[in-house]
Amino acid sequence: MNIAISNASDKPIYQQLFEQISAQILKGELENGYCLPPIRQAAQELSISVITVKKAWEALERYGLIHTVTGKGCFVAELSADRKLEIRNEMILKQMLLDTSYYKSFGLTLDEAIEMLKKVY
Amino acid sequence: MNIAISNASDKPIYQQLFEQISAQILKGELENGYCLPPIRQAAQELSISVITVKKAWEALERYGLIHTVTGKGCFVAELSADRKLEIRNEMILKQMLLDTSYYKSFGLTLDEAIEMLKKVY
DNA sequence: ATATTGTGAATACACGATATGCACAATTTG
DNA sequence: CAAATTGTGCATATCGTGTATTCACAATAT
Repeated sequence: MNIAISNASDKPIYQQLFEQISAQILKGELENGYCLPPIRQAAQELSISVITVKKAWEALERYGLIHTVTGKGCFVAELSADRKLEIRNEMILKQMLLDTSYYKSFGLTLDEAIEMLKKVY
Repeated sequence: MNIAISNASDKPIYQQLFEQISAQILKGELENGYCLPPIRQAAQELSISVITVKKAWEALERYGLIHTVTGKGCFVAELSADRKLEIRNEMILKQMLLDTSYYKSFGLTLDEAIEMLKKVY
């Protein structure tokens, strides 16, 4: 597990965990079928609670990124590259919808948004 | 005051207030020197607490959008159109920096981001 | 059988957001 | 000057979320 948890972040720990793991899965850094570490072990390694790990794993499962088997462990789902791309874009689009509503509230136009995007990217 | 507060929103009330008022000021919908309603009255109209209004007003003051005088009230600052545009862009860029870090964590390229932006805008 | 792993419930604590009430300071108004 | 208005500050309380700890249970592997 290559995870960086920050207590300084404004995002809750389980959210950070979810985002980082899901990105790793969708980028193919974690292979299909890969067995995630047991929640107790992950919790200990990251110095966080089991519940927090569980919450992140649940979110991963809701998106179909992993499947869990009691007594065995949690495994990265068998997903095609195309399907992974779909899920990635769904996630990003969903977030972008929220982000742009903020921009729009200031009367920012699409062209202005693109200009700014180029500047910060 | 034309404000819509939603308890369903994930954003805290004072944040919603701040965003809406600042957008109105920066878009020129509230003229320079305009006197905002007394915090007690605003609180009553919106059915929220005085503290919550205060918190939003404080944020507005930190950005130089209003100035407060004890005993008199809170007034929209005297800002040129150029300065307003500057502040608006500062605010949006600041947020966009956070937003794009999320996109980048999925390996999204600038071109892909622009394409998606066009789709959702 | 025993160990491992996930699940679930109970309890507790911290923090932020929010609400209420009261007292104080500065300004305006009569 | 006195009263009303307005912003400020503090104390207290409530509520929800995030987090941690612990224990018991279920399913699987050895």
